[in-house]
Amino acid sequence: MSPKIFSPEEKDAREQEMLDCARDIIKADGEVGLTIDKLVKKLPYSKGTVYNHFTSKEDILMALCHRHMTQMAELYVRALSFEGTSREKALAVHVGSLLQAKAHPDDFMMAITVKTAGCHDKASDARMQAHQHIEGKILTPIFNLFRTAYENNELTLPEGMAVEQLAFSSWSIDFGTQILLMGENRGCGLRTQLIVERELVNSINLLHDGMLWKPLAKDYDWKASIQRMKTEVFAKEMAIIKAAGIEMTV
Amino acid sequence: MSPKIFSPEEKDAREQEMLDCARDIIKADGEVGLTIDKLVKKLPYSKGTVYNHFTSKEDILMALCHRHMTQMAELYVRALSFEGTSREKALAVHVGSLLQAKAHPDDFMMAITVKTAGCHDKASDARMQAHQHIEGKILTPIFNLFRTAYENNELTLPEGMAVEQLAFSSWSIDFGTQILLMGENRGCGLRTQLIVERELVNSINLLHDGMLWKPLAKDYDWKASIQRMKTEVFAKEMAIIKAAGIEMTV
DNA sequence: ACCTGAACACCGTTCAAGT
DNA sequence: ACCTGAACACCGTTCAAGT
Repeated sequence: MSPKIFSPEEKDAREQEMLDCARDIIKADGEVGLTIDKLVKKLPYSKGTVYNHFTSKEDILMALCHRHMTQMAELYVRALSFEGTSREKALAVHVGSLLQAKAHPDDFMMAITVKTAGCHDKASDARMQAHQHIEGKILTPIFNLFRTAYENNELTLPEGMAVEQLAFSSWSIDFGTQILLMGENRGCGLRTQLIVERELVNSINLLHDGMLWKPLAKDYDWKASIQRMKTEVFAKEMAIIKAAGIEMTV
Repeated sequence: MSPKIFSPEEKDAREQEMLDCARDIIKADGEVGLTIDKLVKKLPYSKGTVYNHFTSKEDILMALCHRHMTQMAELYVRALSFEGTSREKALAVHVGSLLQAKAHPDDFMMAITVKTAGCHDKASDARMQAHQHIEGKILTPIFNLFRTAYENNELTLPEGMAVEQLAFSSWSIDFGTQILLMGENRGCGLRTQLIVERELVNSINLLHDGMLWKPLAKDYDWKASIQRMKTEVFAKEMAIIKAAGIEMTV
């Protein structure tokens, strides 16, 4: 028999097929439930073929995270297209970030895993390069928002700080709030009274007030803005959340 | 032979011995390097005896995390004893948090692992209860600081927010900053110009300014305060950091 | 050139056998 | 009553054998 030769398109299609399967397993059995044996059993390929596409299990997780980040980049562009002040656009980014995490909790957990564990070491170099590229794609439009707001005198830059650092502050409080309140915080004592949607918005409002980003939180109806965001730019995410029956308080 | 019976003190001493050993392995080989086989080989006990003290590997990690949290509680009390305004005390808490993480990076990583993975499910119930207890011990004095500052009109509470929520905002940005910038951020593109010490202080200053916590960042010399904290309340941590040759920029 | 799956090394957990 | 370690189940990775 003449050996079959695959085109790059065929290879990529198969890779996507494998990733789809991995995603399904994680959705069903959680991240720890993802096993190469299980993956291969569900796939019309052998272990060797899977390892021909990915250098390790972590490489698979990285590739899945890569997809997730691409989705986030698209979501943030949508958030920034929200009709409103620069501060409202910034708020929209965080509301979008939260809705995405609510709609796809597994993806959010995966983003943490990839940051935490020794995934960086075990993933292929090509995969890591792709990550840097997509991270830039995510951050650049956000940096631009902060820069424009600064140039228009809508926010104040503390001495010694750059706009990138302001944007990073927002990113930190967003990520920190979601990690601390997402997932299994069932009855963890003092945290029961905290609701992720409310705390995230509160924290972002405080932080942006600290930047003197006009209008200050007390000077505009940000609750109304959020409602408008949900229908005007995040209808897709809201539909998924509603369909999944996830509670929402904001 | 008459079977040996151990007193609770002996049992606890042995448990601490096991935890010390686990801590050493993690310090040497990282968190993934911790193996029951390795642990038992280094210990004068068998696998069965280890499993008599801990329900699972995750239970061991939880117990280690428990120790770490106890240390944090003690450190925060020290931070709050810093001579200064309420805002300076709050800043001291975060400076302490950072110095602790710098001095004991493994402990910090472990705190994340425990929050991320399915540790909650596999740890024993007793262990989980102990966690709630120690978490309360950590947070209560911090809540009190915020409450006192509020009662003294040193900070402004946005309408609809409680002091606990303000404290939680600070916790979130602290945790988020450290996760995003600690560990393997080697050359990750846009993050290279970000330094964890600087960003954490900048972010906390912005957030506390948003609370209108007097004195505002621009109205006092917080850099001098930080220097004073290092010598007056965090000498121990600074010594460890210096001894380990870890770079510090603040 | 590419795929296959048996084989390997390793790891967490258990439990029948000991004392 | 408590300890022991062989045995088990499982999992990521490799690679000689195939086509």
